[in-house]
Amino acid sequence: MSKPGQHVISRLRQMILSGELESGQRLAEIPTAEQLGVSRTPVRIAFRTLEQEGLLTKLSGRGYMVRQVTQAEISGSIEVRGVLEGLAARQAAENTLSKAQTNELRELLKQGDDLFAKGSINEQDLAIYHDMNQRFHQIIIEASLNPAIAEALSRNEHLPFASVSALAFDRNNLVQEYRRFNFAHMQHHAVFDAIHNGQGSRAEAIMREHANATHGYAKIFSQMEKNGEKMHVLNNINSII
Amino acid sequence: MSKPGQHVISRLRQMILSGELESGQRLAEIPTAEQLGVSRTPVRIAFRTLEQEGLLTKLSGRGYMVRQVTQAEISGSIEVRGVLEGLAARQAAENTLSKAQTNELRELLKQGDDLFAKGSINEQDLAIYHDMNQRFHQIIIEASLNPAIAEALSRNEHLPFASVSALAFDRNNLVQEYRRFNFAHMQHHAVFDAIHNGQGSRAEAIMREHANATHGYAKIFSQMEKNGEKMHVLNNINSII
DNA sequence: TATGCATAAATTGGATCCAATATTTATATT
DNA sequence: AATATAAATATTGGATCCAATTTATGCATA
Repeated sequence: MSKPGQHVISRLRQMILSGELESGQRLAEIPTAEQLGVSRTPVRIAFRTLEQEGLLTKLSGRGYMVRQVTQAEISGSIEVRGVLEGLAARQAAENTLSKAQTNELRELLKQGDDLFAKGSINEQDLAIYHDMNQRFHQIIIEASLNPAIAEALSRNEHLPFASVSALAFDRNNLVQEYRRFNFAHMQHHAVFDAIHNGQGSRAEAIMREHANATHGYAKIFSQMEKNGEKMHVLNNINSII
Repeated sequence: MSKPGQHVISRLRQMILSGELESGQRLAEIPTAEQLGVSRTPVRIAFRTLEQEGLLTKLSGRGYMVRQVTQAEISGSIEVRGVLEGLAARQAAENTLSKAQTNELRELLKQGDDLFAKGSINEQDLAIYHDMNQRFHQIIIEASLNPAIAEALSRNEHLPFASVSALAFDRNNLVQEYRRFNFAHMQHHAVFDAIHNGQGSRAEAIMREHANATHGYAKIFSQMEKNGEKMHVLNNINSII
C-alpha cells in the first residue's frame, strides 16, 4: 500500500484532473476517507487544500464539490495567464537569459522545427510537443527571476488558460491541429528572439498574443457546453496545457 | 470566549499581518494551540491554509515560520499586481461600467478632490484616502467581470505590491506623502476617464504605471533592510495597501 | 578539540471519539 | 394539499491518543 499522508492530496488532485471525479460531483469526508482507505483527518486537510487550489468548491453543510468552471471563467483565466506570462517574457528579456537557458530554449525550438518539418503531425507528435511546450514556458517564467509570477500562476495552473501547447482536445482534426501548433511554434521562435535581443516590450506583446490563441479551445468547450455534453473541463484542459 | 473553528485562521492571519508575530518567527502546532486555547487540529489546518496564502513557510520537521519577503520579492509582486490590475482596467473599459459603478467611482474621485484641495494632508486624511483607494480598485476589478483576476490577486493580497494608495509608511514626511498621493489621485482620474470612454489599452497602460508608483515604497523597505532595521514587512505593507 | 554514533526530544501525521451544526425527511396541523 | 414543526440524518469541527519522522543533544572515541 502506498504511503499515506501528503499523498492523499496528490491522489485526489489526480482523480479530479483525470476526470475520474467528474466536475460537479459531490464529495464528503467520510465516504472519501473510506474509499481511499485512510481516516478523515488527511481527507479534511486535502479538501481544504484543494479548495484553495480552486479544484473543489465548498457546499456549506453538504460537503465539497468538484469545481465547475464556466466558459466565461475559462476565457478570463486565459487573459490572466496572458498578462502574467507576458510579464515573465518582458522581465526575462530585461534580465538577459543565462547561457544554459539560451541553449535549452534553442534546443527546444530546434526539436520543434524537426517536428513540424514533416508538414503533418500525429498524436504522438502532439504528446512530444506538449512536454516541449511546457518546458519552454517554464524556462521563461524562471528567467523572469520573479517568483511572484509563478505564485500567481499556481492558483490557476489547473485551469485552461494555458499557453497554446499540447495535446489537442479535438484530436480527430489533426490537419487543423497541425496549423494551430505550427503557428504556436512560430510564436515561440518570435518570443525567444525578442527575449534574446533584449526587446522586453516586444517579447511581452508576442507572449500575450500567444496565450490568446488558447481562446480557440475555450470556444470548443463553449460549443460542448451548449450541446449539453459533459464538460470534464479540468480534465480536458489539463491535457491541453 | 469567541467561537473557535474557522476563527483560528483569522486570528493567526491577523497576528501575522499586525506584526504581533514577527517575520521569521517560528511557530509549532502545540505551543500555538495552547496559546490560542484550542487543540492541535484547527491549528494544523490553519498552518496549511496560511502556508498556501503565502503567510507561513514550512520548515520540514521544525514547524512553520512567518514568511520573510525580500526586497526583490516585493518588487516582483508590484509588477504582478500591475499587470493584473491593468488587465482589470482594460476589461472594465471593454465591458462598460454599470451606472452604479460609474456613480460610485465619480463620488470617490470627488471626495479625493476635496481631500487634496487643501494643499496638504494629515494622518487622518491618509486613513480616509486608504479606504477610498481600496474601494476604487475593488470596483474596477469587479467591473472587469473576470473572477480569475481577483483569484490570482488573492494569492498576493497580503504582499506589498498594492496600488499606491493609503497610509504612508513614512508618516513623518507628510509633504512628500501629499505629493505622492495627490499624483496617485490624478492617476485615478485618468484611469476612470479612459475606462468611461471605452479606451481599454489606455486604461491598462495608466493602471500599470499607477501600480509602479508603489515601487517607491519598496525602496524604502530596501533601505530599512540595508540599515538592519527589522522589516515587519507584512505589517507595514498591509498598512500601505 | 573535533567527529561520529546513539539516545532523547520535538514535531508533525493519522485515527478515533465526541460535539455542534446544517440539511433532509417525516409528521402533524390547518 | 400546503405549511409549519419536529425528529432523524448527514456532515463538518474539535480534542485526544498513538505512531512515525525529523531534529537536537550528549557522550564516547580518536
